[in-house]
Amino acid sequence: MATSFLTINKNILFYSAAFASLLLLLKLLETQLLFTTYLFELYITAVALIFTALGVWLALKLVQPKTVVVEKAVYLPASANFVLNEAALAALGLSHRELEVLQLMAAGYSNQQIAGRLFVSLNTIKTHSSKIFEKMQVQRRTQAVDKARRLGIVV
Amino acid sequence: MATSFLTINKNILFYSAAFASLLLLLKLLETQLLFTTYLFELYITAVALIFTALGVWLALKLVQPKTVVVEKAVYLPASANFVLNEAALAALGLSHRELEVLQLMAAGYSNQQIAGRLFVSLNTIKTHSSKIFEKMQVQRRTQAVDKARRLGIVV
DNA sequence: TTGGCACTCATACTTTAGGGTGATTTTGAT
DNA sequence: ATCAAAATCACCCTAAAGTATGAGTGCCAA
Repeated sequence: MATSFLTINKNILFYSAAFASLLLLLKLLETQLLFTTYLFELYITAVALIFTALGVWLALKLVQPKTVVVEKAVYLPASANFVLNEAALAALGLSHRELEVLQLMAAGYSNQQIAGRLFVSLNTIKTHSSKIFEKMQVQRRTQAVDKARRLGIVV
Repeated sequence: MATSFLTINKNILFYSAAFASLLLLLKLLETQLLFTTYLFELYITAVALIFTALGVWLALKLVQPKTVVVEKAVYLPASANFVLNEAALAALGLSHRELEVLQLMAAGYSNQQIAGRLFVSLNTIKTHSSKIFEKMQVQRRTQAVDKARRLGIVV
């Protein structure tokens, strides 16, 4: 709050200063006959430059900053009983369906069997598994299962 | 390559058109005595608007939206408090080499990678895995890994 | 010394998994 | 109402996994 207000004020001050400098420049130029013939062109150029800068400033200021997800360390409870690690699951961005497929993978089912269990086609399971591997940054289902177990998102 | 060049060309064309329109507007205004007194102000306003737009366009176009999302979950190391179930292992009748292969399978390695690690050929690993599946009475490596985990003969 | 077992490797073949692309439908949130 | 993500499915192709069979070597115990 306070910082943004200060920032805006600083910008206003900057722009005022720039404008004053421009006016001063114009006055100076008016006194010089040599430059009088090019006064109009100079003026336009200055205006163009200044408002280009204004546009840049506007765009950079108004475009909302991108959200940066902070790194987080998630540790499993050292106990034997399983609790789903919601944080890790959320971090991976797996959808509900993808989690289902992953769990069946971990149980040792083939894609064909998973398709049968979930009443969808083999191709659908292939699509799901591809997205799972992509999101988990692995190449094979065994890697995915191993990682999922260590993350605590699968039994 | 080709697309960016085309895009730039399109932008150049757009700006040329805008500029031509502006000149035309000026000519029109010059013919109107009524507007002549405000011609300079109008001109400046137009230039300001156009170059503000240019600034916005520049900023949005040139500033690449690099959103670096650092998402990292720390998971359990492979062996936390694991105790090998000797009895289950003996009951399965797995040989030492077969257990090695099974453990690497559980870690998510491909047959080719396992072969490289154990300095043997891919075919040898295939033979081993076939015998493993036979002894464990499973069909797939994922099933073998799952069963091995539940039996406590693998991390 | 010999038969069984573990380990190795090969060839040939079938099945499953995975990558890439594109499309449609459902659903959820604004 | 509309836009984005999720979920569904298809086709094509390559890679990996798995099956079957046979075979050579070395080791150990009967």
